[in-house]
Amino acid sequence: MSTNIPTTYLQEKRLDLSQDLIKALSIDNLIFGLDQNQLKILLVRQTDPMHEGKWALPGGWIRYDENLRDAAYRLLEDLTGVKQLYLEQLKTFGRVNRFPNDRVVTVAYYALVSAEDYLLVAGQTAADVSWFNANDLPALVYDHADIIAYGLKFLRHQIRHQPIGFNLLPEKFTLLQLQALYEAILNTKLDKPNFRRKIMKMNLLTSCDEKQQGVPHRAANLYHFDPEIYKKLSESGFSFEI
Amino acid sequence: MSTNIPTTYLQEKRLDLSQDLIKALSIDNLIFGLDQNQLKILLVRQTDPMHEGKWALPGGWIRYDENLRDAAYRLLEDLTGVKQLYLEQLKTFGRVNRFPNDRVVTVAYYALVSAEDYLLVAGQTAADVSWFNANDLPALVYDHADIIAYGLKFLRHQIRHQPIGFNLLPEKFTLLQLQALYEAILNTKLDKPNFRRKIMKMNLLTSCDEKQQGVPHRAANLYHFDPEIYKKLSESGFSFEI
DNA sequence: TAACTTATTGTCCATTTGACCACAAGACAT
DNA sequence: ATGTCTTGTGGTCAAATGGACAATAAGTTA
Repeated sequence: MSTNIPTTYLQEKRLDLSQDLIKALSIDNLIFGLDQNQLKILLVRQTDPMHEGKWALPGGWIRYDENLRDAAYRLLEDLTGVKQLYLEQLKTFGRVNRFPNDRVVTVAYYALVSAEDYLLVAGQTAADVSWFNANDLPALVYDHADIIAYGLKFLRHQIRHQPIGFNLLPEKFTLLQLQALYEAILNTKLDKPNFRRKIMKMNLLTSCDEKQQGVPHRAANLYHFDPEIYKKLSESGFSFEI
Repeated sequence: MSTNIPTTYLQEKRLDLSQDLIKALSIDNLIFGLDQNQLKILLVRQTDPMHEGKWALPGGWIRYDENLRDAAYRLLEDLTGVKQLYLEQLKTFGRVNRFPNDRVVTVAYYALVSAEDYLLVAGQTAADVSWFNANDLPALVYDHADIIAYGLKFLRHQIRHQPIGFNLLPEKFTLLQLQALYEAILNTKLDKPNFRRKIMKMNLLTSCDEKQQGVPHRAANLYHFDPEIYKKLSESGFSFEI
């Protein structure tokens, strides 16, 4: 077995090197965001001269005493400053030659974050980090383009079958924001009154009894998604569908 | 890093030890079968005295030059004789202490196989291998009970949203067989004429222009699932739902 | 031939969906 | 104030769908 693993894989320098790392196994985070109804992906720039100018999903090595999701949270925060989000496992990518000079399998995690979190990113960044439009991505290292392609396909499916779209919006949102989100991700046009009815009939949203602020037209009511209600409903056989 | 990995993890002895193995990473296969409308899971008996009497999902170590799915196929066939099925990745399990004495992350694959394949298993088995009723499982090693629990939850969801149930049936099947499958897995009772209509309207099945044989009543027409049709339909926005 | 089992078709009605209309509520310009 | 613009919100209506259930068809067995 060759052991010349590139020592600059992402921000490895930032890790505590006194700890053992599983060099056969890495984490990569695919973070989706929504900005102006455009689906974005969070990337960090590679510092490795071998990959000059290329970008990568924020990821790195897992520690021996660290659960996978914990590693994902740690790496994401270290690299981008993004925290307090819910990471879910996407898929594990292990094609034999996906990584140069050595066999590395990576576990990809994904999350959807709201526009409000954008601010956090710019502030605490440690590497060169940026949001990219999901259908206008820069050159990427390794098989990260494959991971993103898979993640996009997965997202478009999931968003129709699970109430995860809410995570891309602020805590309180209007029905039109929600509709625009679906239109953006599914690349369709939906009827406003019908969409409204469909969502409301699910009883997943509770009214904040508050209006939108600062809009140059009639202010819409704000709602928020209640995961507890969804939990109860899905236990009794309810199935989310858009 | 400790290196005293148990040398008897499943059928390691059967592997070609001249090849490097990634000892931090393993594969486990969760194979679902259907027998008399009962959902079954394929398990192998542990030979390791440490786990005497316990059963395990058929799995083992990945080779350095082997893609994940290829490893899954190889291990499954070596341990159980089962081959020619479609393995799909389920999830990766990596809890820190899931494996004794060392950190081992496992990539779980799953497949659904038809009753007809049962015969293959008994014949070519190399270890003690058997089908177990999904809700009456023996003691299992490591976190395999967790993997199965996750897989069952996943299966019950998937079967409603993807046309994968067909894989649990023989190539040619009747509509009542399909209905019984859904009733067994989802634990519900469905209306025969309505179920029939719903399935047929999807246009996923093509008639074999053949009748059931040897039944003590009117023979039903046989159908088979056409993955090509499904592929076309889903490209044009069709979404499978039961 | 009758009795029985499952297959298959048909019918009715409540609910849902999709297309579209109309009005309400506020912001803004005049 | 008045009108106009934009988005929010509530309706209508026909078509499609889904669930309950009756009825008939096609075989097997006694």
